[in-house]
Amino acid sequence: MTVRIHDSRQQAVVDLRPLRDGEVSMYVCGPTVQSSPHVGHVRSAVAYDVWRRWLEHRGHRVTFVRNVTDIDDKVLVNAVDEPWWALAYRVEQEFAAAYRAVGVLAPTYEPRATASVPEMHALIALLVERGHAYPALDGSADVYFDVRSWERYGALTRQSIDAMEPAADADPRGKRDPRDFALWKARKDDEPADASWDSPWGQGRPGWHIECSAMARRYLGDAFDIHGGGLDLRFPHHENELAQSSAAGLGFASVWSHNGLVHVDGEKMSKSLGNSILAADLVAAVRPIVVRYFLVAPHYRSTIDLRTDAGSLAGGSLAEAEAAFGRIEGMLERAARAGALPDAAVPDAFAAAMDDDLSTPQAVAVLHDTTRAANAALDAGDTAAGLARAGEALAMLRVLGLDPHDAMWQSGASAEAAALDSLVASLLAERREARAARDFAASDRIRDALAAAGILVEDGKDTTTWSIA
RNA sequence: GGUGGGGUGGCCGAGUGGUGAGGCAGCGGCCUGCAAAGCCGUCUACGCGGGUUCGAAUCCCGUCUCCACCUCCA
Repeated sequence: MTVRIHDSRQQAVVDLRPLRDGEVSMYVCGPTVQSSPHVGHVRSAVAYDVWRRWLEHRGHRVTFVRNVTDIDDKVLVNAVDEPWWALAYRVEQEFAAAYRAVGVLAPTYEPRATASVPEMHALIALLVERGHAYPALDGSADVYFDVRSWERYGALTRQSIDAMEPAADADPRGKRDPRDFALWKARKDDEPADASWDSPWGQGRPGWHIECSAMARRYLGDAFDIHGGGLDLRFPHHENELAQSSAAGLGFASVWSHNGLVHVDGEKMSKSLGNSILAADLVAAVRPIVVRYFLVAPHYRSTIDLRTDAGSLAGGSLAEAEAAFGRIEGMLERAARAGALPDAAVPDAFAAAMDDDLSTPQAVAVLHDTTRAANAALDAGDTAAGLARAGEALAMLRVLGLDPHDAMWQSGASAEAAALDSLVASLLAERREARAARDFAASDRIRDALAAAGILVEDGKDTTTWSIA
């Protein structure tokens, strides 16, 4: 079956028709490394990570590029106590850690903007040559894209130039039209010398949009399959990318995909509201795999509202996610105690949902149905059926990047864990003897003591399990 | 003003014409020494007003309302 994907340009879900059979090329806009990653960044990365995993599951070889914008106005502004490149690298590592924490696979290529300046120059020169870009009229080294010269400008977001709100506070400088955007920005006197590069138009640095066009071309070719990014990048960033690449004569992206944003308690996250949830705080509040489950369960194009419990991340949405995902994990553990989980294919209903524009809500519903079926079979003593269902659940979890036993979730077995394991085991042995002797007072005393230490004891039919609550 | 996306049960979150996905929470039951977990059952829906249809959350008209983006130096 064909994978279907929503294309923002056509405003429709379309069949994905890769340019080369068996291969899919994806370019996803990565972060501007100016400040720490927040939940919105992580959400976007997870969304395209799931896309990538599903496409690979469907047999495509995926070339996945996610850039790092390491030179930008905000990078320069935020670098107060350190060189701009030190800030950029430090933040880039924070992003890498955040992505890794929630199981986002490393991209095939992860280019930094500063490493592709010559490619940007080539693209800008091509645009100037074709009459779609011009050096600033004020004699600075700025180079602008001429939006009036490109009749299809606004195609991605269906806006006409004349209907666009005039940018009242925009400094027109040497622009022909206030809506023209910078491809190359002249170095300003107060900017560090090492933040500028020579160019045919003078010293300066890249405009925001040109980097992505240049890097996508460099790593994926003049035309590629999917361009992804956050919904907030649709305009102006992606509109401008589309305009400049098309005007340069490149095929560029076949499909434009945008993931929804994350709100907190019903409000947009923003620095002025002071409600930004940093990735680091998120994975400190709940287990990273639960964060991923929370981000994967809703559809990737819908807004996710992260509800806190009076500001506490451990309550609200994430607590619900913990409960829901914990049930699946509990089933897997229970099944594993009953026998080895067979390798299984994902159920057809799951595959159909994923094929349909990555409908993870329905796919996750299949996962829950399967979990219930596995538990029911195990309750009924039908171990074979229970293990079969558990195997299917595991197959689904693997595709979603949610296999609890995957090495990426292991924080590393510690000496403390081993010591705890041994202590609890000996207490449970004592309790087992007390129960056998029907000394329930002693038995409950042990269970209560463990509970006071945050350890939940659960008696199964033949076995007793424990977990840290 | 322009462009786009929403308003579904206590909460979250799917669903574009036909016996009300899924999750969280609640209630009842089974199981259990008691629990917990699990299973079974169960209560709350489709912003509002019209219309089309045998039948609408789903289509049409109107209306209210929320949100995002509208050029980087915000």
